[in-house]
Amino acid sequence: MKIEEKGKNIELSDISCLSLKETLDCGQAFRWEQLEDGVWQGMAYNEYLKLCETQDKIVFFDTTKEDFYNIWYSYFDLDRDYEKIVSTLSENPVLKKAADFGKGIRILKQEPWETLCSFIISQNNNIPRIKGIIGRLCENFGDVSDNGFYTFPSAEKIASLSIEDLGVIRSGFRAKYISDAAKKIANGEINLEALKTLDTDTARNELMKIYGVGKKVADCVLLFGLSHINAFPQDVWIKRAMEKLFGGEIPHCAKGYEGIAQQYIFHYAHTTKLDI
DNA sequence: GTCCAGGCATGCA
DNA sequence: TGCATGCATGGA
Repeated sequence: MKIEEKGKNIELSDISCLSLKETLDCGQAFRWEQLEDGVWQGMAYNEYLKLCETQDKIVFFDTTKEDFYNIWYSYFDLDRDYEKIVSTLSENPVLKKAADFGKGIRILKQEPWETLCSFIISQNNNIPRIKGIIGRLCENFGDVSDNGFYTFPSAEKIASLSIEDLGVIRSGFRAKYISDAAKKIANGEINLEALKTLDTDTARNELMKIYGVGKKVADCVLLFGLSHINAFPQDVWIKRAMEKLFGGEIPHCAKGYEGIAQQYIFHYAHTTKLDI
């Protein structure tokens, strides 16, 4: 991959295994919007970003080298060799099919609190409505930036609200879970940053101390927010796919990369509906 | 109207 | 331990 500074932009070329469409719209992040064909805007770590994808390059608009390496290089998981991982996963023919189907997917390294809050909202919910609830959460309780884009509200801000206050986001029964999570993060009872370096099982148990966080939500937070690439969230689609495609067991070649395999399988199953 | 959505807590055996 | 049920909301 080539990284060049061109004017006020950063340009990537010779890219392998990265499609904005597949990465930003595959159900791991909920705040990226497509403005026009190939052009996306969003925010992470309180930094607004607009970027564009063409056949052979990706342009990060108005981005300094400093911001690129401080935030986006890691956010888009650019230091990981996906070619190599895909070739390992391809030892299993079904996994190869799923990986080829979603070869542009990368696992985003999202902000831990935003990931936790988002996947609490995701439970027993569908993706369009998850996006709606998170959008209202940001518009009502985040700060507006100069682009008119709202930040994701901090755990401290959410912790200061009552369940009734959260009514405007129309999250239903999940409001009490969001509130409990915010309080445990804000008062330091759970330190999300510290969970990055714990082993996956211990970190999962910590997350599950939060009211409304079970194994699946915890695994999503581990995978998408805490760099535990071996976490394997099992939602309804993964369970269906595991039964139908793999006879219930994840192939051995996915060892250590379960989370990446999971995302290929999820995208394949969710998109094709497994011909149900 | 019924069913379902990137589940979880609760009660009961 | 495992299994059934209720849960808010909105689109299909």
